[in-house]
Amino acid sequence: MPELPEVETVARLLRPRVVGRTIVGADVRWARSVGGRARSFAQGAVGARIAGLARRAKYLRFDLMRAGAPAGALLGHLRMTGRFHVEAQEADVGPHVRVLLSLDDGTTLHFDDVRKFGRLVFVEDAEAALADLGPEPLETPFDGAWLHAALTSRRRRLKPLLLDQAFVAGLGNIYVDEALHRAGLHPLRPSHRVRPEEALRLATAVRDILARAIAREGSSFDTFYRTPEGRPGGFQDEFQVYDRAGSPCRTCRAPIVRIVVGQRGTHLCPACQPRRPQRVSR
DNA sequence: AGCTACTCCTGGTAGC
DNA sequence: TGCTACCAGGAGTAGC
Repeated sequence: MPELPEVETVARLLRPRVVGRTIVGADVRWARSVGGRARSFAQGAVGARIAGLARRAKYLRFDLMRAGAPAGALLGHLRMTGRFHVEAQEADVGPHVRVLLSLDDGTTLHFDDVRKFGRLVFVEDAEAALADLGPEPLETPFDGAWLHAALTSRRRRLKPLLLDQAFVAGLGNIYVDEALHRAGLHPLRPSHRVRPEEALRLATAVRDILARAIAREGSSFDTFYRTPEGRPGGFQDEFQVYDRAGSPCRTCRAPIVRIVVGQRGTHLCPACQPRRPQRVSR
């Protein structure tokens, strides 16, 4: 599941290969991957120059220009199994490639997506398309004080709230489980009962884990996900709870437990993450 | 407001 | 070995 660190890794590796290039052709092999209308996608993309590539939440935003003027954007979302990679024109096209964009230097940008959940769509106004996203967890105003105020203004369980992209942008199943464990918070804790020091622990955990994962080029959770260079990320070696059900907690040795929260597999240490806050002594 | 269920998809794998 | 059934899940949507 590509989350913020994986998408950031993709953006960094892809940027030098596509920025400044002009799209000279589009080959849509699965219409739903571009939003369902292959022709309008091609009209938006072909002839435009890629002026920049940014990450926002789990989206890749390819900003387009025509004749020196802004001309919309391509928004990419990898969802479960999406991958972007740039290949030589004559390179073989894999069986799961959904969209091909030919670039003016003779290379081709491949959007590959086994499960077809990912998207690469053309939008006239990227700002509007991304307007409902919450703040980036590695940028202001996200910190302990902001998080405490935001958590206590809602009445939701911590895990679904942290997965809500309108609340905080970029977290997914893996990093939420890891951050809650690091902060010692149970995924079912009601958000409005989180205390300031717990919110600070959680904000710090989120930022530290994301920064560490970016440094390791993300996580490779299964055989699907690779960076655009084909490398696996390295952060999965540092998972404390994700996909470790039955294994001992690396902190306290208690067995990691898997529960289901909002139809999502959720991993936690029952000893390190009690459902009710520990009484504070002194 | 917040919850659950459902949809989209297919490779991997558990169970027989 | 070969088959089937089920599982993983991000985001959007519907219904309560």
